[in-house]
Amino acid sequence: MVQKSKAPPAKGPSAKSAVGPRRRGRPRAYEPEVVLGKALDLFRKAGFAATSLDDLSAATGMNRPSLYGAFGDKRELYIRSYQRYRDDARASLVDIFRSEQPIRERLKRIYATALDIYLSGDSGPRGCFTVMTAASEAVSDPEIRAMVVEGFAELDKAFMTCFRRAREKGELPASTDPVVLGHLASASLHTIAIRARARVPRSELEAIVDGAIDLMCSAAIQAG
Amino acid sequence: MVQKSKAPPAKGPSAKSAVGPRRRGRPRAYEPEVVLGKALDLFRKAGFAATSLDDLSAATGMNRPSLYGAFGDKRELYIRSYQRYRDDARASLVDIFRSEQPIRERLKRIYATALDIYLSGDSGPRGCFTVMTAASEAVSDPEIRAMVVEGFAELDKAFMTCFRRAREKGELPASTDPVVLGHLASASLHTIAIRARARVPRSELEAIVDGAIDLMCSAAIQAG
DNA sequence: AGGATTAAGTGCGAAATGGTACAAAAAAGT
DNA sequence: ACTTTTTTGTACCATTTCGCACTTAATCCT
Repeated sequence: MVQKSKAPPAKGPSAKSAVGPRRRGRPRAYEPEVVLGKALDLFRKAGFAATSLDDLSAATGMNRPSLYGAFGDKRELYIRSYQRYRDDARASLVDIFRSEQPIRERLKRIYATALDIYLSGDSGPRGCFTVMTAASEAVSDPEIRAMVVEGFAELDKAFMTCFRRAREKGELPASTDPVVLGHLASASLHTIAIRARARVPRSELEAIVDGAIDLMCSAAIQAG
Repeated sequence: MVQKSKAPPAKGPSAKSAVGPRRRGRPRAYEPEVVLGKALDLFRKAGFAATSLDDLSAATGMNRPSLYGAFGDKRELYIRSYQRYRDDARASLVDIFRSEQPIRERLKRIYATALDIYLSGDSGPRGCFTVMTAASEAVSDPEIRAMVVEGFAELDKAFMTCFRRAREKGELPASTDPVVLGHLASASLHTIAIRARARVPRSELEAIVDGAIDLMCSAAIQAG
């Protein structure tokens, strides 16, 4: 008894996704990508356990059986949402990581983008999916754990590569350790993700980030 | 219908807490501190929403009404558990923070103690209460949020004081910024808490910590 | 037009959940 | 012994939750 009488099934999805050879049966009344986005919103807001299928059903407009048929059970939908989150995050960061800007500039942009992600949300900042909910589930769910660990490794490596290249280009002294700096850069991301969730104002998070960038980029400038 | 027929009410609690003038009614069959410890265990394992009153009742041996009468509703019990966690953590760290050892040594001990806390647990590492569950609740619960934010501030300040004193004692160069280092030290704590939850092995976490300590303590040693 | 195919929508049900009313039990005071 | 006080233990309730069976609707194919 969640939705009483929805609007008529929304006959024409404005844009068919990749206009395939026209599926055979009744057409979908929703766009899976949009639905996944809504689900992601909810899971980020309240985590796995506190998000009910009714919540998801209400937010997506799909009723539970449809949801179930399209994405499998709650856990599968959660995992799909997490994959979506990681894809989105990767997409918005990869260009910055690969850019040829000075290391300082790159870091600034990366953290600014991260803050955008963490602080967005209608009803309060949503933080980082990995940090806020996935890591909790990771301890008891091997599949989620694998994704989380892989995410850490990917981020560590991306930062590490940044620092290594910066060192090779002479932006950082030869004595700097890219691996250590990479971990520290990840740690800074984690700390602002957590603090963001507790509604620490953006200005304060930016101050933390600025300090960390200063330290990481000029830490061992003695040899510079 | 959670417990069928418990052992007889455990007539003699071995140690009365502070042996008051003997309360008037039926004596308690449990020790509040012990119960709170069990509750804390459960909340750390699964978070707020995924921990049911039945779980708590089963683990503590108290039935739901007693639990309710003694600690209030689920949220209150959660908050009490969190307070307990913070008290415990503070108790095991305060001496190290205040010790007169060299900064390196103090940091090593602090992180080792933190890892003990994060990695303990029968069924997998429990991580940090603040990071794993409290921060999630913080966004929607002002009281929890206040505790979380206060916890951050306390930790930042403790680290900051450490670094400031080390600088004054000449262990660190005058150019070091205790506030920035404090945030970074907190960030390192946060990152290992999260990673611990994903079952990253202790050796790996220790490597991250060692790198961070090296950087923090010798970062700007150019002036040393 | 009629069957095949795919998805949406309704409604049910078993279990779990948070919370409480009420009685039984165990102690102290009189 | 009897009352008072405090806690325990049983039973219950309303609601929520996940999941599924089954019907209805919309499209394609022949």
